[in-house]
Amino acid sequence: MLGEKNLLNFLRSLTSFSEESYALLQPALEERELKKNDFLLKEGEVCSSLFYIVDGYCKSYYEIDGEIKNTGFFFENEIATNIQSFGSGEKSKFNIIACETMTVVLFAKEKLFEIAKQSQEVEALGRSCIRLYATKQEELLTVFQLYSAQERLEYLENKRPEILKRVSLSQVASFLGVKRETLSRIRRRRMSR
Amino acid sequence: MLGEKNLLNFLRSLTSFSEESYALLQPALEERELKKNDFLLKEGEVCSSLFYIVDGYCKSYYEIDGEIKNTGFFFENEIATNIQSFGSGEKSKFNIIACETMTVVLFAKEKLFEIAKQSQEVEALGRSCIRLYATKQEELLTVFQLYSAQERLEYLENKRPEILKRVSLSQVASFLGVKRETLSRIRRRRMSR
DNA sequence: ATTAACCTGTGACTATAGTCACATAATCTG
DNA sequence: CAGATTATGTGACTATAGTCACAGGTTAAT
Repeated sequence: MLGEKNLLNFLRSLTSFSEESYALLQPALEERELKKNDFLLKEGEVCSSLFYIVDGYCKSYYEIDGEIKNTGFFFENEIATNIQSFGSGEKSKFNIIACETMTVVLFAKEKLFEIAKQSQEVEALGRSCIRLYATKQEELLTVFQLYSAQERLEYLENKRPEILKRVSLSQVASFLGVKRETLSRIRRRRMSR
Repeated sequence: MLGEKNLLNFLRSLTSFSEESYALLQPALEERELKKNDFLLKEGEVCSSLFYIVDGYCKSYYEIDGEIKNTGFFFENEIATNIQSFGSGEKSKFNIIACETMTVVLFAKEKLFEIAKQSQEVEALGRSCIRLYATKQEELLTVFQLYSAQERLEYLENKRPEILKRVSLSQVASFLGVKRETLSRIRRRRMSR
């Protein structure tokens, strides 16, 4: 499989994970190619997969009164999903869409749960995924609760430089919760200092 | 124990939970009284407990350049903790402090983990707690990513009315990320419509 | 009951961000 | 490569939020 080596390394970065567990996991996995603007998840659907990203990137967003508000970007070697919908079986409130051609490895929920019942390691992996996701979301929440637009940009520069390298200014502005004109002016102010 | 009935009901609202599991859980539990301004958790400490709130309420906050920024309020029949620190063993970046006299039931991490190894139900409870917490944090994140100050106030009115009933305007303002003067003016604007 | 501490509302001014309009630059597509 | 589309930068103006100052109200403690 294309992303095999990376995927095993990624899983091992979360929790101890043996070759045997990896073999056990195979039936839950499926490699998939996506074109730009293909949906990984649509609002109103139930999220029944985790997507491990082998290549390309995607974003999560809400559409409110016709306006698109980005809420996250997901790159190579990360998991994209909606944990709330995945965990609870409720409908997703947001979309996830490919921003480029992508290669992903899909973890099918039902099969994953079956395997977790048989394997302590796969079960622990699930918990680690949730905890990792919750930690990231919590960090992002404090960024929005505590920081101004300019400080939020600085957070991206320091902690998520990948976003600024690969995502257009207007898309980043939507993510940071400011208008693109404002973000452009913040950058200008910072240049002149 | 004072909060016994409520606690069992609370646990059962998360996951199926038998009397036997509850008995098994007892050694991890400790009831504790707190006075106003007692700390449940201090910045720099590792969070080694979950606090189930029997009576009273508390808040989580950061102190940045001498200014206090509230990030959450926790009331009766809820769990207060820092999942990130509790899960990872890292130092907490924020404080949790009693806003009134409180009665809490403390879940000791080490003992809880021991018991979880022996009991499927206790283990499932742990996962439910994390998922519930992650879901709440994610919802709050979207409120801050998507909504204006006025819309954030409306979110509190609709989804978290308890906060507005029991917490002072200036404390709520700090939580919503606006100055108390601004929140006062938003309220006035809304009154006159 | 009286002082002190805290909370709330409001005016006047400043600072920051949004809106609208337009010019130019970069990228995509046939 | 040419036209179309998308992205960015900027000016002028408006709207929203922050700052500072102060007054009156509420609450708590001795």
